[in-house]
Amino acid sequence: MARRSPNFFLRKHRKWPLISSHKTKWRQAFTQNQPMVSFKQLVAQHNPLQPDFVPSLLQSLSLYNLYQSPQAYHFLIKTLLHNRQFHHIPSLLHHLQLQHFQTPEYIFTHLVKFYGNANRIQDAVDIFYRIPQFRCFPSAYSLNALLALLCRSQRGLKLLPQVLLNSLHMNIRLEESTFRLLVCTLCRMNKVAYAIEILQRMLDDGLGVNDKVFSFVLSSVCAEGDLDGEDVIGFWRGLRKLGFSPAMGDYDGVVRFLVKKGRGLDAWDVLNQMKSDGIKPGIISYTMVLNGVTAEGDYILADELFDELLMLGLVPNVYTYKAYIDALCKQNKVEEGIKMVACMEELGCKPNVLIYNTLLRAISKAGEISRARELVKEMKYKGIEMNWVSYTIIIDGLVSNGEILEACALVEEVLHKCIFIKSLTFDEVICGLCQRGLVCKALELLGKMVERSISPGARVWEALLLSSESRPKFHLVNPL
DNA sequence: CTAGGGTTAG
Repeated sequence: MARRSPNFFLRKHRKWPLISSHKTKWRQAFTQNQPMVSFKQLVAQHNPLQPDFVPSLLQSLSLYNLYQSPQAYHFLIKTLLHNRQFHHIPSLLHHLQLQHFQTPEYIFTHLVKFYGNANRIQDAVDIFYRIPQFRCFPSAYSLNALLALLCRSQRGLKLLPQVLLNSLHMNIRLEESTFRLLVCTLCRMNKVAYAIEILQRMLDDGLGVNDKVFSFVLSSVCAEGDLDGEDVIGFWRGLRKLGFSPAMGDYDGVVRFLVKKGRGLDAWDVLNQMKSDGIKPGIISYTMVLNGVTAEGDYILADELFDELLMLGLVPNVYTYKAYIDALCKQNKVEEGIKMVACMEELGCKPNVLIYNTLLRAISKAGEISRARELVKEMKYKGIEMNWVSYTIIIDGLVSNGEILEACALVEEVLHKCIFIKSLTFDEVICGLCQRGLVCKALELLGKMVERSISPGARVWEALLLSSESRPKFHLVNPL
């Protein structure tokens, strides 16, 4: 949806009017910098370990007549911070406090951030409260710096309410950036309801909450793995009531979350909202919902959705076909699924191994071994490599249909190709061989298995012992 | 007008 005005981007990229020539600015900076440069050189000669360190720094300030220069103080503070001379800071600040110029706020934001990184939370809070004593009006800049560090630790979070309350007394106007910080912290702490409350406050205070903030909050909520589906649906409804106009990515984010949580029908609901909001869902939206409703067993709906996406002129991709074929197979419509493969090829979409595995699974379940063989041939013909899932499905199918030698041949193929399959599949084949009295073959396979450090399960030993009892010439030693 | 976004099973 084109919610942005056409000049949105123009504004962003428009060049600033060249009112002040930066030549003048540069010259000013240069003339100011002359004493600063000498001052900095002098400071570098001071030893921070001397007891008169700070007095001598102050002396150099007066030497270069830099008492009135915030930059000089900022430099001194930075020097102390970088040398981790925290104990010298209070006396320097005391001196700064006695000056008459307005102290720029960035000195305090810097201090707050540095204290935060040194894990001196209380120092950071203290200096923040003292800002007005330096003839400086704190704004959202220093507040955000402090809040950001408070939000980082459990200890900091405890101080947060008090800081917020005091910042109101300090006449700091809370801005969108501040709220965003708080809302995101709350989301991280799974306090979704509080996050909505804050968003509500923002709107009540006449702050425009832009959709980007909503969107950001929503995506952090959806990224929260252990949140309940119910919570997210509630949150989503809450946001919409607050006037959020989601973009396609927002709908898709919620859909993805709901599908992951096994709530395909709720995801379908969101898809419908999307349509009624005038946003055309993309192929990915449909594919996710298709997977979701299939997982919930609503195959009729799955059929409808597939028709619908075609009617909308969306082009299904291999993921979409996979989802649809899955739905067909779950309804035991394997032949229709196979027809779909021809269909997709006609439309220029190549089937992959996942598509064939879906079909093979359904066919094996139905016990149609010869049909499975045909599909394997088809795969080979089309150059689609079988992976471990394909082999597992086929081997299982062969074993349960009594085609034990063919299964054994496939296991050998797997070993030859160095494809990893689960040891359970080996076990099954070895047991099958034993049951048929093919103990030699079973032992041979067991040997290959052990050779590759794949450990057989207990049932393998049982089956081998059982058959060796009837043929005592085998002397079995458990190599483990 | 459309692409975009970015997914898959034992």
